[in-house]
Amino acid sequence: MGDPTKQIFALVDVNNMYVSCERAFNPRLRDRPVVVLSNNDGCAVARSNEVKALGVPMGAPWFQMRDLARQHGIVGLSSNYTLYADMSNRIMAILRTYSPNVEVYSIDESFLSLNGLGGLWASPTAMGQDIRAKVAQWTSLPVCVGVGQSKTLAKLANHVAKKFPLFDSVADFTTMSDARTAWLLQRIDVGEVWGVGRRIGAKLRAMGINTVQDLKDAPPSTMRAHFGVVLERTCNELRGVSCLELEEVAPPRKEIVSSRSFGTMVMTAAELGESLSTYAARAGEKLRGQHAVCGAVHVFVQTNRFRDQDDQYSNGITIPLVEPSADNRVLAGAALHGLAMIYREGFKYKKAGIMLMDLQPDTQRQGVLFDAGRDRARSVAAMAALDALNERFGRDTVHLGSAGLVRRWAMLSENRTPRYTTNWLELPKVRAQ
DNA sequence: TCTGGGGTCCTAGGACCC
DNA sequence: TCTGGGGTCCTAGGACCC
Repeated sequence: MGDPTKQIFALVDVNNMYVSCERAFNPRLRDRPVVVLSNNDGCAVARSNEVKALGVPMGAPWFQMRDLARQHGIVGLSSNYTLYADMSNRIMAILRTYSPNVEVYSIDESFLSLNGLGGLWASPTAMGQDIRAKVAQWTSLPVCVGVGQSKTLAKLANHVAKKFPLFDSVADFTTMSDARTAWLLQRIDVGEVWGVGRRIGAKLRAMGINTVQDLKDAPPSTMRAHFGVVLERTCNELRGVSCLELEEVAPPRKEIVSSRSFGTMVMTAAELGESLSTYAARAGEKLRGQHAVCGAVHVFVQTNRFRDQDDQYSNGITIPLVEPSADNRVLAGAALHGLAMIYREGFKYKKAGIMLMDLQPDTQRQGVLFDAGRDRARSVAAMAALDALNERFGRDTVHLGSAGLVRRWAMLSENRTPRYTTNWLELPKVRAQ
């Protein structure tokens, strides 16, 4: 599978993930055009190929495609994220049997490192086809596989696998001739490249860079001058220079958001406050899940920006916490405090949310609080407990108590004097496990 | 009537310090 | 006449991703 000194990445991605999950459990949806809708059945968050072919863009509001839906029998489904997460976990488990190095990039995408796996398969394509067959057999979900010398190229290969039927859902740049690669890259719009969005795409086209091949041929230094280090890196990745590493362990979140659009307009601070308390609880759960506390809570409210006939208002405020916390009551309290400061009467609110910011690892005051003991055995045991904690955390654990207790304790435990404090705030902090 | 939710990184500019 | 310069931290905004 190629030179072992070179990097090889695969990107495995579920086709129309949410639609495919629904179809897996309801076969009658298989020959029908299907969209999965966002919260409140607002807009399309997933489209089947038939729906895409009808020109329905991602995020299209459901109410705007009502006519189209009637004409073509489009089925609109409310989303079921619990189901999708479960299916995602099943697929990721399968992928881990193919490579020890997997990065779960999103609910429907994973990068695999194929470094050193060359001996196991006739070719990356053979492996890709095997993945497809196994995932289909075990989950009945369709996936595409792209293989390349960088993550950006693997993403692009995945696009090729999807769009060019000739490839039968698996495309591999690492074994492709330069001529054939160039032929393909000249036929793919530059906007398909990972990291090239609407704005940068437009700017690139204005510079005469229209295809992926054009971007690959552009000098990285020029790209850096015009767009910054990110596009320079993208350009290098397209050239087969791997700049982005596999991130196997998901780094902890740096902020946690919880927000929703309301199904109907909300007018009162009381109603907004109720929603915000719910969001605070949900965000707090995630926060504690990563053993973190947050130092500030951001609250925001918005009216419906699509309603020109309504007065518009949008505001947000960040409330610092006196002490970092992950306590739902503290988070909700800060959110409500912020709400009181930004709430304006008379507006029809459409959306509200909170963002937990300044996330820090949860640290707990690590001390030992107990009676120093009336007998020798208990004092020796207590000292041993302190030693064990010091060993475990690699730092001083401090006894919380009075000078008198410590003296007595020292006497009973062979004159060893523990470090002690009478103020728990002076106890050293250790990171939650 | 009805228009998603949750993230990251980079950059520029201001404040502040020495 | 002539008015520094470098480093760091913070924030807001822009761009991207799924």
